[in-house]
Amino acid sequence: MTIHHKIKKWIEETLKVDKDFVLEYPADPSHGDFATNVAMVEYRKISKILDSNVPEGKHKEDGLRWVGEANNPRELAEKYKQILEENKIDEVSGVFVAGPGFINITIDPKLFALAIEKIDKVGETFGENKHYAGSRFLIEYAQPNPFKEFHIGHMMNNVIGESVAKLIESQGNEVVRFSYHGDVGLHVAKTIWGVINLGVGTNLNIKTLGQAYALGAKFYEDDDVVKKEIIEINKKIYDKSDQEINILYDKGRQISLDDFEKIYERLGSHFDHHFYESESAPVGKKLVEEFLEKGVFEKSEGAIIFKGEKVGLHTRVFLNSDGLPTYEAKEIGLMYIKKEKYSPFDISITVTANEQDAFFKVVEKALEEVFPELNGKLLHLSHGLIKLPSGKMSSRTGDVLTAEWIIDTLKEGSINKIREPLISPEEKEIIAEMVALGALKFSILRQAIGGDIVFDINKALSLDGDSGPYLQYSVVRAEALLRKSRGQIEISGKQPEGWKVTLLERLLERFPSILERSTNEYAPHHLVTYLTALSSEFNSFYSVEKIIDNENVNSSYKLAIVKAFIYVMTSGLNILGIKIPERM
RNA sequence: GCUCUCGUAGUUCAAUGGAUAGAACAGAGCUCUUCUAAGGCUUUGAUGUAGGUUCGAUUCCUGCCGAGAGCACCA
Repeated sequence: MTIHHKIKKWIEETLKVDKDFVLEYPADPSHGDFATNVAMVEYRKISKILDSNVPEGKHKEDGLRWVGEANNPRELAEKYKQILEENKIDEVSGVFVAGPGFINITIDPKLFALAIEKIDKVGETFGENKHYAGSRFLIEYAQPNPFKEFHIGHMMNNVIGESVAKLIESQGNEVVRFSYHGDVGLHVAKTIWGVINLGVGTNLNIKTLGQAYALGAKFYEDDDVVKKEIIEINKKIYDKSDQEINILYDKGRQISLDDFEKIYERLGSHFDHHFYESESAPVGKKLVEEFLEKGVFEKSEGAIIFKGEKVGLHTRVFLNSDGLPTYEAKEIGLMYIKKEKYSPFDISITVTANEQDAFFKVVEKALEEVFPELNGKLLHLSHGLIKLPSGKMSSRTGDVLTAEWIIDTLKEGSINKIREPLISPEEKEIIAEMVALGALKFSILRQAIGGDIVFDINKALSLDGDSGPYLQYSVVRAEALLRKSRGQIEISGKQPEGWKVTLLERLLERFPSILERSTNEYAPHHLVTYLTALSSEFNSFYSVEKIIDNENVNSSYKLAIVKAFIYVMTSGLNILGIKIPERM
C-alpha cells in the first residue's frame, strides 16, 4: 500500500467521510507533502443538505450555525484538523490548515528513504498494483486497412493503444490485444480497380497499392461509370466469383499484411489476435438479418438500418441495398467473434480516431441491443488526428505521410546528433532507431488523447526540450553514473544523518499513484508529464550534486536515488513503449 | 441546417471545481579542467467574449464569436 493510499484511508475513516475528496501532491512544497480539499467538499455537502431543508422562518445562511459545525470551509477544516491530530498515524508528522480550507499534511521524511530502498529492492515492478487485479480487458487498437498505406494516423492509434494496454496491465489486469483489418469493403474495390487501370499487371508492391487506391478513390467520386464498376468489383470480392480479381486480391492483401507486420515489429507492438473484416462480415450479416426479425434493425429504401433517432442518435446503414454488410454490421460480427473466443471479459475497448465518435455511439447502441450482456462493458477511446501544417492528411489525394517515412526521417536526423566518436556505425544505427521512435511516441503521448496533433517535421527533428530523447538522455547519464561507481562506492538506501529530502525523492515515491491515475483515466499523458518532471528534477540534481565522491558519506545514498530513478524511468518508459539506449 | 468536440504566452501543449494558471520551443542573458552540454541556471510573455452557479471557475451551465469533425448505403 502506498503512502497516498494509507493517508487517504486514514482521512476517510477518521473523519467518517465519503471518498470523493481529493488527496493531492501540492505543486508548492510549502503546502506540505499532501493536501486535501476534504473540508471544502464536505462543507459543500452540508450546506446543500441544509439548503434543501430550510425550516420556516429561518434563512439558509443560518444553516450551518444550527448544527454548530462551522461557518465556512476554513472553520470546518480547523475542526477536522483537531480530529485528525487526535487520531494521528505514525506516517504523518503534521497537519495544517491553509488558504480557503485546505488541510496540508506533512509526512515523516524517513518514508522517502524507505521508498528509495523499496524501489532499489523491487526494481521495475515498483509501480505495479495488485489492488484491483483480476479483470480481463479486451483492447482493439490497430485498424490499418490492407490495400492502403500505414500512415502516421495509424501509428498514432497504435502507440496510444499499446500504452493504454500496458497501463492496464501495470495495474494487475489481463489484457488481450487485437488488431482489426479491413480486408474487404469498398476501399479494397477501389484499389483493385486502380490496379487494373494503373497498368501494373500483377507487379504489386506497397507503393503501387497506395497509388492504385488514390486513383480508384478519385474516379469513384468523379465518374459515375467507374463508380458502378467499383461497386461490381466489390460484389465480386465478397463472392469470389472472378479469378482475375481473386489473384490481385490475394496478392495485394498479403503484401499489405506483411508490410504491417514489419511496422508492428518496429513500433514494438504485438497482438494476441488479428481479426479481419472478411471473417466478421458474414457473421455480422447473419446477425443483422436475425435481429431484423427481432425488431432491432429495420428495412428502409432497400437497406437494413438501425434507427438511432429512437435514442437521440442518427440512422446508420448496416446492410446496404445489395445485401452487403457495411462497417457497422461488421462491428456486430466482430463482437460476436470476440465474445466467442475471449469470454468472459470485463471491458472491451476500441481505440479509433474521433471522427468516428458519432458512428461509434450508434454501433454501441446497436451492440447493446443485440448483446444485452455487454451493457456497460463497451468503451470507445477516441483520439485526435495528426495534421500536417498544411492541413488534414488524405490518402485519397495521396497527401499522406507513411509511418515508415517519418521514422526514417527522424532517424536520419538523430544519427547526426550523436557526437560520441567511439560509437560504431552499427550501434549508432540502433541508438538512432530508439531515439527516433522515442521522439515520435513522446510527441504523440505527451498530450491528452482526443486532441489533434499538428505534426511539424522540422520541430520534431530538433529533439530539444520536453521530448523523448530528453527522457532517454537523462537515464543514459544516470546509467553512466552507476557504471562508473561500480567497485568504488557501495549503494545504500539508508538516509544519511541530517539529509534534507530532495524533490527528486519525493517525485520518485509518487510513481505508483501516477500510474494508477493514468490507468483509471486511460490517460498516458499524465505519465508522460510525470516522467518529464522527474527527468528534469534528475538533471538539476545531476548538475548541482557531485554524486560519485569517495570523500563524501552521502554518496552511497545519492547513488541509491540514482538507481531508483533508473528503475522508475525504465518502468515508465516501457509503458510508453520508449526504449532506452545504453549511451547516446 | 442539426449533433458533437475544441478555443490557455508569438508557437506546441499541461493544470483532479481549489492556493501565486505550469512546461517546452522561439526571443534576451549566463554556464562545460565534477561524473555525457541531446544538459543546467536567470529572464520576457497567456485563460476568445458576455452572463450565471459556487466560499472558490481555465474547468460546470447559457448566449455570442471563432475553429474542427460527423450527419444513409465508405471505413
